[in-house]
Amino acid sequence: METEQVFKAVADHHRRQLLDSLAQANGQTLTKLCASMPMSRIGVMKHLDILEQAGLITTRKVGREKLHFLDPTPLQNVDSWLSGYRQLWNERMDRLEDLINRTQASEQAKEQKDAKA
Amino acid sequence: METEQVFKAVADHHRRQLLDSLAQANGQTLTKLCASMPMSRIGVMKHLDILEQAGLITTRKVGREKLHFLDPTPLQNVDSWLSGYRQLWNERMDRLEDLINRTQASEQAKEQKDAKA
DNA sequence: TTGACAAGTAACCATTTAGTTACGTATAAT
DNA sequence: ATTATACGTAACTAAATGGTTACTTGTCAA
Repeated sequence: METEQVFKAVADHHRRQLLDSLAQANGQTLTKLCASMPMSRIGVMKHLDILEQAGLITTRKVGREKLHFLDPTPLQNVDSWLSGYRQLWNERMDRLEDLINRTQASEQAKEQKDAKA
Repeated sequence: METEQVFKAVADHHRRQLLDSLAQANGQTLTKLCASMPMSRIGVMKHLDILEQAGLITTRKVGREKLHFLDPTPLQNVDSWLSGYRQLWNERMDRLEDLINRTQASEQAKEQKDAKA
């Protein structure tokens, strides 16, 4: 039930950008975060709210400013869903490599045959 | 630019469910996929369209039915974005373990002191 | 060849999303 | 004490999302 929130939160590239920004400089204030965003302060606030609801950031108010801190742990939900598919695309990659190898082998055989003729 | 589509596609749990279903039995027909979905056939079709746009499934029409095949490779975009954060939560985990160890150590010290007294 | 089955298209609807402007409140600085 | 700064709330909008029903088209089977 919370997993869905995390997926949704992370589905928007503006929100990913906010997380990335915090990953580089944690504890940024709202106006600082706004600086790199192509929208109004209120727009950014709403995105931050969604990230907080998903548990991806925590906040602390100090004086008149609000600090934002990254918490990457809920991303483990995404990661664990993904892990099943990592296996799949590795298998695909293996089959592809295999195909390439066999193709090369048959081409080499053809070259040798051509050289002989 | 395509990455966003993949994130969006995967953000919906019904669509993840469809992918999971194909991961278990690849090449399913539309009506087969509908069976496990709590919505009309048209609803499922729309979800499948979105998955196809994101490159997560491919389709082949044979006779009067349409077969659906999983292609997990676009999920690598999600995975590679995530990889930066895996590092972060591992560091967090390390710090937590460290804290636990130190707490246990100090408790043991206290126990020994109590035993002596 | 007629009927059943699988899929596609069109039009519609309710809700959510992603943003805005305008105004209000609390804290810091002059 | 006043002003500027940082944030919050409310109300509104346009567009996207997630779903529906009704009808059509194509294909297999009796």
